[in-house]
Amino acid sequence: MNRYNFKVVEKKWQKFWLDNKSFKSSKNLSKKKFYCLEMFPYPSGKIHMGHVRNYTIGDVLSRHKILQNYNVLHPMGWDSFGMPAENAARENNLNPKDWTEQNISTMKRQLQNLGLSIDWDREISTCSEEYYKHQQLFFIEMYEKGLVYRKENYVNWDPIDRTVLANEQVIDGKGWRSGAVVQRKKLNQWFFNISKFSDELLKALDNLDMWPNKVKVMQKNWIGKSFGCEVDFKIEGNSEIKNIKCFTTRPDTLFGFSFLALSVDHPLSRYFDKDPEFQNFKNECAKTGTTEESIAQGEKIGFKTNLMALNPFDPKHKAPVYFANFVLMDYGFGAVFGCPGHDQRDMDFALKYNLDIKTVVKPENESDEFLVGKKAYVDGGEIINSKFLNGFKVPEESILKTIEILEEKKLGVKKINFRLKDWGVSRQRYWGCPIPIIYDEDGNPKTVPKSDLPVKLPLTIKLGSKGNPLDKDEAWKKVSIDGKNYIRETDTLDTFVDSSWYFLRFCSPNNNKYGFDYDQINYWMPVDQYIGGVEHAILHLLYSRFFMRAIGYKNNKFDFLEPFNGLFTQGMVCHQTYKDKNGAWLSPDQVITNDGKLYFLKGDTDQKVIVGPSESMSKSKKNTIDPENIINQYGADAVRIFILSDSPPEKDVQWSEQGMIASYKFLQKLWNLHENILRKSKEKNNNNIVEQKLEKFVNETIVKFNYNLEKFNYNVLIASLYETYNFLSDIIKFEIRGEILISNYKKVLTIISPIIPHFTSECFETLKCEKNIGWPDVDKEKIKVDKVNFVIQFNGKKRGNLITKININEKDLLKEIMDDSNLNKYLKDKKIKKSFFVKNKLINILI
RNA sequence: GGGCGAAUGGCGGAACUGGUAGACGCGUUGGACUCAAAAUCCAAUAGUAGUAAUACUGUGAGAGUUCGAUUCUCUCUUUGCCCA
Repeated sequence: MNRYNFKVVEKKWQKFWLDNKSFKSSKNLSKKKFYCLEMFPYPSGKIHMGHVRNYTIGDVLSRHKILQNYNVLHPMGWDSFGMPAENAARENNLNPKDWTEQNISTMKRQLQNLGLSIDWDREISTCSEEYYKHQQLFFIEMYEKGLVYRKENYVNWDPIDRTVLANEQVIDGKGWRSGAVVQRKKLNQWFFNISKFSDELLKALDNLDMWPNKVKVMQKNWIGKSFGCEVDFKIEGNSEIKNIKCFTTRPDTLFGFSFLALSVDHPLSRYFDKDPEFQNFKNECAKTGTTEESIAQGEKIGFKTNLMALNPFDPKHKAPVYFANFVLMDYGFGAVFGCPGHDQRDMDFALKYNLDIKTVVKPENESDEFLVGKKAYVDGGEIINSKFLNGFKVPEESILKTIEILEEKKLGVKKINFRLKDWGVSRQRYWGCPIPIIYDEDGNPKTVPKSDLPVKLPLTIKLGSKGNPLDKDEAWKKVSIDGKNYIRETDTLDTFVDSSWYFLRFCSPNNNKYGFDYDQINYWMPVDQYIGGVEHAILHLLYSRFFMRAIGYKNNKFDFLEPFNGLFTQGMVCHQTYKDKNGAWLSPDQVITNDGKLYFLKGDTDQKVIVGPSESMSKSKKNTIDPENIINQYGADAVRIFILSDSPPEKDVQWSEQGMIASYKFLQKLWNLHENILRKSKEKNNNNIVEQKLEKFVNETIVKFNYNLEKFNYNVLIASLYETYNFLSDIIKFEIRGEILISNYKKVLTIISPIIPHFTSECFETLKCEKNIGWPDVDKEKIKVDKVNFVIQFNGKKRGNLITKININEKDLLKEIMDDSNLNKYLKDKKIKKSFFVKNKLINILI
């Protein structure tokens, strides 16, 4: 018996697939298509286990669809602009381009070692001029359509990376990459007008049936449509300031009003700028980040003005005006009224500054004397202490009815507010797509003439110090057009822009003139199945959805609107964490164990290792496993089996060396089985019962595979792979005709080939037969049985099984039960009160 | 605090629209082979009682609907993720 040599076999097939361009998609656009896309990687250096999982899931799907005779598009590319390249280049005195290209070539080789069914002819890289030049044209087109604008804005400034961060890049008030405490800084920025599409992006979510619900909910919350009203407060105590406009979602609590809070960026702040105390206060506020999270968690502080605001419903009811750090200028009008009784944030503020706390909502079962304590009452109930609002049910009628009254009295206007802000795309970074804008001598921006595109990134650049190198490259910055001098925009685009349309580029990656061909994208798009990490559930997906609408805006050439028809978000790959006695992280290969319970330091078995919880693999915790080592050791097919086997793909999976070894051993067993089957292939003796059993099993397995493939139950798929092995190795012990065995075996090899493609290709070759027999149909005749196993219950308890003929009726079944010595004892001296009969399955007899 | 999930043997996890709970894998135990070990193969493996057939208990806790609930409803506990 030969051992299965994965090293030889896998290399051989990988070469074959590449040489023959086996996964090149067909140009025949009349064929039914399937676009299978995994989120493309950032070329950080090496692939990690998360990639292995992501791309294995996609590959199983893609190969399955190929066998089902779809024209499959399964491309791969590189999200290759971004800060790590620039940082790495700085640290090692390299060129970011060289660093990136080196990483791409390493990772490409690693992906090819996984045996992925990629059409490598469509490979793209976002940092190549061939890619970003089209992006610059999109930018200009969007500018022309009024979807791009420039404004001065407070930004999250990362003092270490010296760059602007998006809100979502700020975690706990710190930069997501550098960990530095984020500051507020005012800069001129370019913005995409994503908020123009807020309502549409929200509504269209309802039609995305093949998206996980949780992702849709997350996007819904992110867009954050709130329904409220703007209210005008009259102001006392100042000759210039007559009134302040507020936005509120709770106008029904107006009688609980006890202060008005303004953002420090509110236009009225100019009246206070001379006051040094106000300046101090502003500086304090600058220390808090601009994220909602940091505001919610941070201490609420305020600056009291001499102004008094009047309740629009009751001018005798006055309350002080504060500037407060928890009010954002870009929410509503940068002004809110505080009702401490029914909003916890307002409550915190009121307690700190000793302000009135009025109760204007009571729970349903409480009396009108109900009073809130130090905890705001935010649930529903009924309005009290509010004159003509009293008695309104909260919230179902109170808000709407109050707005009606406000509108009637011309004190306010109904308004819809979105949480989604416009997308700031400027980054003070070198390694990104240059923004195709130039400024004349007066500083007025205009777009670079289309004929002058692309604006190329200069490739020789000094990265020595901090800050943006483009800004220091005087030669690059200066440009002369038609005899006039201009200065280039030195900011580059957020890399989320690069990934907002790459799925379009894959459809026609060689189009030199434009980012895509309409006939190609209208054939291939939308992506039928998009697969990636849930960490991109909000931004990348939302930006891509926006981008489609932006380039499709005032353009009727698109047959589709949503880029991703199906979405699947896979879980992370986790591993135990280890620390030494000093609390320093240890990597798995520094650690040794004999029994899986006690762990010691390798080379020093007196030193116990502290085993921490299993967490997602990360370099900082050193709990990573390098896929390349694992593939070299066990082979790609074995890795593919393991990465799919232990958990459902949408949940986290725990890396286990033992599980990995089991998959490896399984392939060897499967190879032995294969050789045994080959040996039996000439056999002429037949045994009808065995053959029927085989055909029944194989067809049932096809049914199972079909079901579990469709549902992404890939872990169950692996279980049926094991079951198939167990069954086949059992059945070949019996007499069976070779041709029957082989024809069924081919079906088995076909359906398992998406999981272990190298192995099955080799099997097909040794069978000396046409490889692609196509995805097998289920032969329902073969699954039919004439006997069924009935479950017999008495009073709901299972008391036995009865094998009997199929489609037996209740009466005959009862007769058989009476005749069965194991079962009739339960009926002795008893009367059947009632029985429940489930055809071909079960009977429950009540006695 | 709000929203959305999850909870099943020692472990990861199966169970189609309510119908045999624990598939499959890991681990563990016993056995075969071996001078021995590894590898491989065979068998057992939810718990309790029993030599056994078998019986009882069991899907986070408690109630409910039902002939029958891991599955549906309600309450609670723990936990994950997202938003605050």
